[in-house]
Amino acid sequence: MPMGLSEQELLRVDELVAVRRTVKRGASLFHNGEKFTSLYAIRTGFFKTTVNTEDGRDQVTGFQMAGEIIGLDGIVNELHTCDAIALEDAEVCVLPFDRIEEISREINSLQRHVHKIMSREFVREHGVMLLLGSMRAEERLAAFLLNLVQRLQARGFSKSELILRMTREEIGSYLGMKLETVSRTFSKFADDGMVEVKQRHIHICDADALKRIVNPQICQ
Amino acid sequence: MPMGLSEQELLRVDELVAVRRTVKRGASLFHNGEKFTSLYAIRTGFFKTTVNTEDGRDQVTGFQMAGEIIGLDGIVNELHTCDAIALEDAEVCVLPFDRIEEISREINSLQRHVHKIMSREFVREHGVMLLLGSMRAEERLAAFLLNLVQRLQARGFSKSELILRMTREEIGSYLGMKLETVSRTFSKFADDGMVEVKQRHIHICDADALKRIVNPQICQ
DNA sequence: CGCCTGCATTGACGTGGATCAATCAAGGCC
DNA sequence: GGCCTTGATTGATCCACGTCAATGCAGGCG
Repeated sequence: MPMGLSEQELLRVDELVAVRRTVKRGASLFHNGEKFTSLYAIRTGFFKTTVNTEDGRDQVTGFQMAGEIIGLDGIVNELHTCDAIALEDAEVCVLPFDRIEEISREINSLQRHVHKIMSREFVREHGVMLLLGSMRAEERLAAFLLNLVQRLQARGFSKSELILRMTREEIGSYLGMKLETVSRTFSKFADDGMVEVKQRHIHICDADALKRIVNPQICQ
Repeated sequence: MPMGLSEQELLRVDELVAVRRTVKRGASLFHNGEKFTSLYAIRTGFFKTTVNTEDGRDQVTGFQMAGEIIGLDGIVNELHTCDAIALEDAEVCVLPFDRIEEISREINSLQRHVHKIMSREFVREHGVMLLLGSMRAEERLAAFLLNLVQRLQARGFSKSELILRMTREEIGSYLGMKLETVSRTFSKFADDGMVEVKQRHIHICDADALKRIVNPQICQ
C-alpha cells in the first residue's frame, strides 16, 4: 500500500479494503466468464490462476501469494478471463474496482500505486514468456524455484526451505512441461545435490547452482 | 479513444496526444534500461518489443501495429524493461505518463480507457502464454497468422493477404521456435494448400483450415 | 553487370522431452 | 487394520523439433 497519506486519505483507503472473503482450499475466487466487479488482495493463502480455451486446453498462468493482487485481466471486458483457485485455505480483501477508480482520482499516490501493480504484472509475464519461449526444462524449473523462494523470503519465510502448494501437474502446466518431466527434473536436481525433495517439501541446498543453471554465462 | 466527451474534455485529450515522433525502420523507440516517461500510441508503422536477459537470451514479446499502445512495462520502476524496435518507418504519439494520470483523474472515461488498455494487454499475454506453454509448432504458427490477419482486417486491410514485416527469426523468437521450424511450417501449410507463401508475402487461402489446426475439437 | 549480404528454404541427423505404463507413497475413510 | 484415491516417481520408447549445413533468392552497390 502507498505511503505518506493524510489521516483522511488513509480512512478512504481503509474503507476500500474493508470487505473480506474467505476461500476454502480447492474453491474458486472467480471463474472464467463471471462478471468482473472487484480486484482481490490476498491476505493469506495461495492461489493459482488458469486460462482455458473452448477446446479444453488449459494452462496455469501464475501462482499468487499473500500481498499480491488478482483479477486484473477482468477489467477490459468486465468479465473474468481466467479462473482463480485457492491451493490452500485463503482470505482476500475484496476491492470493488469502481471504488478503486474513484478513490485513485482523489489520491494521486494510490493512482500511481495501482498503475505500478499493473505494470509489475507485465514485467512478470514477460519473464514467463521468456521462460516458456527460450528455456529448457532444467532452466525452467530452476527459475521457478528461485522465484518462489525469493518471494517467500520477501515475506519472511526461509530462503532455503519451502513447501509447494501445487502439484507436479500444476507446476508443469505453468512451465509448459509434462508432470513426468517436472518430477524427473526434481530428481536430477536432487541427484546433483542442489536440492532435497521429499514430495512437496523442498530444501534448497545450493541456490547458486540453480542460478548457474538459469544463467550459465553470468554465474560462471 | 474514449467516446462521449465534452468539447473541453476533447481539448484536454488533444493536447495530450499533440507531440509526435518518427522512428526509422530498424531504429528503437526506447531501450531496456532507459528512463520511462511516456507511453506511445502507434499512428503508423509496425514495431516489435523484445526482452533480453543479462546472459544474452532475447525474446520477442509482441508485435504492435497502428492504434496500439507500447511502453506499459516501464511504469513500475520508471524504467523500460524491453526494447521497442520499428520494423518499418513509423510515427507515434508521445503520451507523457504523468499527463495521462493527471487528465484521467479529471475525465472518468479516460481513466477507464487506460485501465482497459492495460487489462487487454494481460489478456493478450495470457493468450501468448497458452500458446507457448501448450501448443505445437503448427498450432502456434496458425494462431499467429490468424491473429495478425484479424488485427489487420480490423484496420481495414485484406483478411486474406498480408505482408510480414518481420523475419522468420523474429517470428520464431515470438513463438518459441527456431527459424527453420517456422520456415518448414510455412512450407507445410503451403503444401496443404492453406496458404501461399512467397517470402514475406502471405496469401491465406483457407482460414478455416488454420482455425481447425488451432482448435481441432471445435472446428470439427 | 557481377558480387556481396541478409534472409529463406530444404535436407540429414540427433536429442530433449512427450508418451505410455508400471510402481510407489501418503492420506482419508470405513 | 485394510482399502481406495490421488499424486509422485521411474523406466522404456518415440517423435517433434533443434542443430548443422548446403543452397537459393532478392536487393543494394561498386
